[in-house]
Amino acid sequence: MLYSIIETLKRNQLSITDSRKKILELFLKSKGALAHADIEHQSGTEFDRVTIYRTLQTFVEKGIIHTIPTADNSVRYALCKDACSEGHHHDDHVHFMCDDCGTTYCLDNITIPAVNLPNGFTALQTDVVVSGKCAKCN
Amino acid sequence: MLYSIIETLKRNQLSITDSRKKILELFLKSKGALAHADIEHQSGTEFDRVTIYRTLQTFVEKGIIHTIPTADNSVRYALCKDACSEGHHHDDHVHFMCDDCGTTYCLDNITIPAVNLPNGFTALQTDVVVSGKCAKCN
DNA sequence: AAGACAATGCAACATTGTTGCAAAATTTAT
DNA sequence: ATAAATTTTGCAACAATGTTGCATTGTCTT
Repeated sequence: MLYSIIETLKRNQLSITDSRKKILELFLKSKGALAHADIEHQSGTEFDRVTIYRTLQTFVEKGIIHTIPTADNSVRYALCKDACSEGHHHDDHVHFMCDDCGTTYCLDNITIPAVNLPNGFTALQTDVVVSGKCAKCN
Repeated sequence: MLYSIIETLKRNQLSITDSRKKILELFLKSKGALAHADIEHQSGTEFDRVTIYRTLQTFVEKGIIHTIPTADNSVRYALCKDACSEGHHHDDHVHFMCDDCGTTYCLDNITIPAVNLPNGFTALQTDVVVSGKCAKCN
């Protein structure tokens, strides 16, 4: 896994630093999405809060992770699929947030149904956030 | 309009106060959704920040307004249709956010397409946020 | 190994949101 | 209409979240 972490960073022309390795590792280990606070807690006092903010920002810019719009307007991040690249995210999949355990899933296999817009409106991106109970909590 | 404002407050068993009248008026005048900051600016120094927070909270609880999940995770509010009642929101419509002018629209007439979930997942609510260009900016 | 460059940590600050409590306003009862 | 009961407001204080500048440290290039 360490190999793929370093590979990912190199592929995105990012220098290999402790914080980037650690944060990327957290994403690879986590099944669901992570909030800034999750990362701050899971990495202990190892890194400065500001470093985490900047690392997340960098990862989003590079297309390594993407933000997830949530019903409660908390900011969460999840790993992008390979299709994402710098400045252009392809996160056209459904996000599911469990009301019980709070886990956020990226349902990669479910494509977003087309939405008919009124005349004059053009869509660039469509986000679908479903909330309810996940398989574990049901 | 003043009449309907007071009517709305009374119908929801809320006492008639200056801040509630003013904030409800702002929503009725506005075509799109409003963020806390919008309300703070548009009402000048008339009300305390805390009062605005509490008023918005009360309006959400009463089903007068609902929150909108946005791609940039900023909190916005919009008037509910009549179908909304205390503790139970029926905001099952598509939200559109214009990348140019920033206006957020509730597309009341467009219903949310059903989403197929994996086995074991049950949906309680589905939010759809489309971003792109609105009719004015196109 | 040294210089160029980029990332980090720290401090300071801005924004956003929450809570307790006394003062003021609204509603209810007289 | 007035007084009592109840709500709401404003203030202060605090907590959480996010941003910026800059010196120090670490990484990369040659």
